[in-house]
Amino acid sequence: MKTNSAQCGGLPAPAELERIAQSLKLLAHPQRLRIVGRLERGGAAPVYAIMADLALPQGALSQHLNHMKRAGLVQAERRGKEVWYRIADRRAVQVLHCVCGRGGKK
Amino acid sequence: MKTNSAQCGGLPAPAELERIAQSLKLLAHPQRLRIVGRLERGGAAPVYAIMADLALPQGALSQHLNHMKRAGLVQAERRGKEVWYRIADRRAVQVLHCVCGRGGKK
DNA sequence: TCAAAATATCATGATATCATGATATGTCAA
DNA sequence: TTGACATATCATGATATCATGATATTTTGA
Repeated sequence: MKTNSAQCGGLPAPAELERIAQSLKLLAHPQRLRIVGRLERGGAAPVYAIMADLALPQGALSQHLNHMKRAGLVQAERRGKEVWYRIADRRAVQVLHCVCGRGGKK
Repeated sequence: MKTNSAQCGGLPAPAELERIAQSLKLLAHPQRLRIVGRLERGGAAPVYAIMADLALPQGALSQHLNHMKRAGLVQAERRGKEVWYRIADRRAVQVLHCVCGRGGKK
């Protein structure tokens, strides 16, 4: 039995809650939401494709992806000169959906 | 027909996306997540009750609530000396659930 | 080995967020 | 009208995030 249920009222323990908030913070950014949308809809993609689709500056995009990778939201795989990114944590997509309309039960 | 579908790939228009990201940013904070959890589980409550349950300093709690109110996540109603808060946007709860475990379809 | 393509990292200044303690406001009862 | 209770607001310094432009790294083909 988790003894922290009383203190946290059914929510995860403080340390975990901190991690969750951190991931959520990464999603709380317009461009990063668009990146998640792009990766969901088009599947995995190399950076230059995302860059073209979303019209983001290369350095900025790379940093966004890096942050999301560190948090485990996306996953990277090198293929030759390219690096392909994909969604690694479904919760990213779920949050996007329930916050952008479809996905809410009302 | 929304002509921004092409540019935004099914996501809301930039201005709206900005607002959504802003709301998400408010949820991306451990104490505010706990506040949402408290209001969900216990229903509406006066500030002093939330303060006691979550052991948050009065000023800080008041500011958290104020920010969330401005964003439309919660709603306030004065009853005598007290001000009762309640969830105003179900998406807050949905995000909490899908990010904290229960609520995701896997 | 060199050049170019694709991506990553760094440095920096601007802005936003945070926690804290102090003070102000509003409401009710005496 | 005064006092106390409940809540809100303010001021401030510390820290985090952001966008930008410059530079570095990795990989492949010539």
